[in-house]
Amino acid sequence: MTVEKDEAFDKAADLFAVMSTPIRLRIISELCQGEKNVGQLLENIGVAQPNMSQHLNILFRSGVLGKRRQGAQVFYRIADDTAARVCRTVCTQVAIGADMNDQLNKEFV
Amino acid sequence: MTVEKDEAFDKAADLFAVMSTPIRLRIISELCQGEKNVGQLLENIGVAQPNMSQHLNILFRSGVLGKRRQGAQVFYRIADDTAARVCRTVCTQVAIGADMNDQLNKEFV
DNA sequence: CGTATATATTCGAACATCCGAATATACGAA
DNA sequence: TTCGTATATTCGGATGTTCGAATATATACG
Repeated sequence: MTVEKDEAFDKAADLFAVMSTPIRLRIISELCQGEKNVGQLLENIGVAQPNMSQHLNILFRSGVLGKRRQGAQVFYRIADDTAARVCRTVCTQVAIGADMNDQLNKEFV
Repeated sequence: MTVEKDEAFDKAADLFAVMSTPIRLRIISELCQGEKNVGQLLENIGVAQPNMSQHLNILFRSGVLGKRRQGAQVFYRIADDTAARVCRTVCTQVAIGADMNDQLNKEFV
């Protein structure tokens, strides 16, 4: 019972780590609009190509993204809808002033 | 428009980073049952006391937790319900075999 | 006051992460 | 095969994170 829980925490922590950089969140956000190849992602996200490749690989290995080769190009897509949903939820929640109440709520020591 | 989005990605990435270690997810999980002091958290989570204190401080500074001093003890509680919800969602999703389809979905190159 | 308990802080080492630069591989076209 | 484009990999340094150990602070009690 605690074992499965611990495993869940481990896996969840790994997923959160994957989503802990703005660039990877941008990539996920872009791909929520549909499949894109690396060049298209590079147009919209300000990051060097090898760097992009590394981030894509991290997202792919973690299962968040899938990929498909078509000629010389590689198209990436969302493979884990849960991750994408969580990403979208948190980003919008954070974009809204979800912190206003926290100012009061945080500490009343 | 892209500016606010970028800020949202930055903040969201920070939040994900805060939730990217199993210990901190365990702490959040414990506190979802209600307010607890450090000693109580130490009983249930296998981590050294100074280490616990550091993790609690990270969670506090990020706004996920609030705290309250009562005598010699300090009680922590969830201060950001969104974070707790996201934590719970992902942990349960991950605990269920949310990866079964991924095996097929991931790559068909 | 001094002592005990509860919690926090500091320091350093081990380890991981991110990036830029250089290079490598894969594919299509000629 | 050679060339050009698309993408991936490797390496190094800078930076950050986590932990254990030691120490510091805060509060309650005699």
